Amino acid sequence: MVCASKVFDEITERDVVVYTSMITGYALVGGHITYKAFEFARLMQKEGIDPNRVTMVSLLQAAAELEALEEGRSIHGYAIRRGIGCSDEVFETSLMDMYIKCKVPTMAACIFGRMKMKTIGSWNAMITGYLNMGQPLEALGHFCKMVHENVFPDLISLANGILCCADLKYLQEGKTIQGRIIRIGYELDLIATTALVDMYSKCNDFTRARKLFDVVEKRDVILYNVMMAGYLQNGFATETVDLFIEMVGSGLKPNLGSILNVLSALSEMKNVRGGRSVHGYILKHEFRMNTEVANQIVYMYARCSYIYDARQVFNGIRYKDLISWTSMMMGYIYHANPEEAILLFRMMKREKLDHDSVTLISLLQAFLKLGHLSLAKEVHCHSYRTRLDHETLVINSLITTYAKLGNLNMARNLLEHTNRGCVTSWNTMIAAYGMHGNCKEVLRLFDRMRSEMIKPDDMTFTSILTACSHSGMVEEGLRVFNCMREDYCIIPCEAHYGCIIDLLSRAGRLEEAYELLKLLPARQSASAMAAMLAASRIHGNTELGEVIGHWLLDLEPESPSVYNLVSNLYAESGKWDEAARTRNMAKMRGLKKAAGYSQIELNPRASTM
DNA sequence: TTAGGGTTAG
Repeated sequence: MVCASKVFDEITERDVVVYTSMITGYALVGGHITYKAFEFARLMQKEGIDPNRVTMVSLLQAAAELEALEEGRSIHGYAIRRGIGCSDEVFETSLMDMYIKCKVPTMAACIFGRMKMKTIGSWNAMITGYLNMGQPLEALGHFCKMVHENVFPDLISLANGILCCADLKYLQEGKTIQGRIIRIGYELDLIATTALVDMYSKCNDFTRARKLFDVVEKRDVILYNVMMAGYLQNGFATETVDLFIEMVGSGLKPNLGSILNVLSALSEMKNVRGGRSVHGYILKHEFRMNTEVANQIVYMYARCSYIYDARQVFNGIRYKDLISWTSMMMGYIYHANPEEAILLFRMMKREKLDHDSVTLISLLQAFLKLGHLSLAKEVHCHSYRTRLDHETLVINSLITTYAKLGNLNMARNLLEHTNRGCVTSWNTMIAAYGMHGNCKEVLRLFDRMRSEMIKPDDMTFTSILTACSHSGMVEEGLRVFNCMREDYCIIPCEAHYGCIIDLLSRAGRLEEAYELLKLLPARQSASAMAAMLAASRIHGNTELGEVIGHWLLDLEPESPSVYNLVSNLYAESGKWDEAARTRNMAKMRGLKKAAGYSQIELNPRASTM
């Protein structure tokens, strides 16, 4: 645009085409600089040159880019007064797009409704408009209406349809649209492929997403970002980072999305070294450190237990948003400083920032850690006032908080009267009864679930099996374990096997537990091994205990509790030298078991809300 | 010289 400006300055007699070229240029550039398009329009007006429809379309595009509603409205008004753009589908589509980007969908819908010739472009503008406003159902509705009216779709509209399905997690419908692309014979371009990769990863068909990604020869940053997000959603943090490294290695410059993805993955992995490198990369490459990026860095440091660094970055954020405050609060809660989290909440309120359900849940966790039942009740009342009391996450968090603070009746009331249709709330209540050792109530609740036709998921079974093993209800536990596969087609995972191994070994059925243990992959059975080791000691089976102890020491050489368990086993059987040797090994490695503590509510501070 | 398509946190 610099060269274009120079040429423009050299022209002495400027006409509408010259001005329009400059305006179009700035409208296409995007970003903040787009405002220059309006400067040229004013200059043009001063010289007494009238804009034509091309000028108007470009100005509308600039207004859309800058989300400048007032400018957009005045262009609309001018067009009506001068009779420009009537029955012109390109102009009307630009007008619709401007209203959509300025978040006035009603005006856009009104213009769209009155359009005599609805072109494929105008349909697409409406569909993407709703998608960008976070209304995928409305967007899909328009897509279906378009198909119903026999408008022949182009690749853009089909890709839009796929994006609707991605946001709604409608796998079957997405596949149907993909089938239509194949039937028509469109060749997938980069953007349509990206939409498909996004749809498949959001619908948990990760293998298919990766296959599509692999066949693309010339990938761009967005395709990489979508694939990285797919890895993240499917729990593959290491692979996300590998893909980021591959992308940078291939010469592509990461953008905001890539940075957010890789930081999120490093937080999952608690990899502070990697996190610091990315932080350094951002500073070194003068990447714009906006609130979004800073929030993710705060979260990364907090997850990696580097709370001081997290606070430093947090303090440096100029425009802190809700996520900045919540991330920092969560950091303090993870790291045993709930008081500071509550203090931050108060500071946030002083800044007149409104909280949402996630902030409220964090606050509940802080009160839970401090054992403040009365303040937790206050949060509950507040959730009524702010209408957050119907959100599943809030309800489940309240159920857990009440249960952990000893008020099981309140917890049960919440389940019965607010969220009876939601499996996660049942799971929370089942886990709560399990926590209190009330296995009979756990099993009764499971029966109720069946009679109310609530389909249990894998978490339901983990909680039930844990409760059974802690209460010694072996037969019941085995019965539930067997019905998982038979009645609900849920294949038991490591967690379930771990529970059953724990259940059997606590009951002294060590041989059966050992047989099951051998079925598990070593890496994922550490907790089951620890349970068996403890049980071997209690039931006096030192021989088996020693075998498992050695496996466990190989598997988790940095865990102080493993050394404790093994040394206690030796001590119990009179092998004092071995016991001392094991303790020494832990000492040499500088491992020390953290002391446990309990807390009771004494004098909660004054109201926080 | 003119319109419509892909990723994004707690």
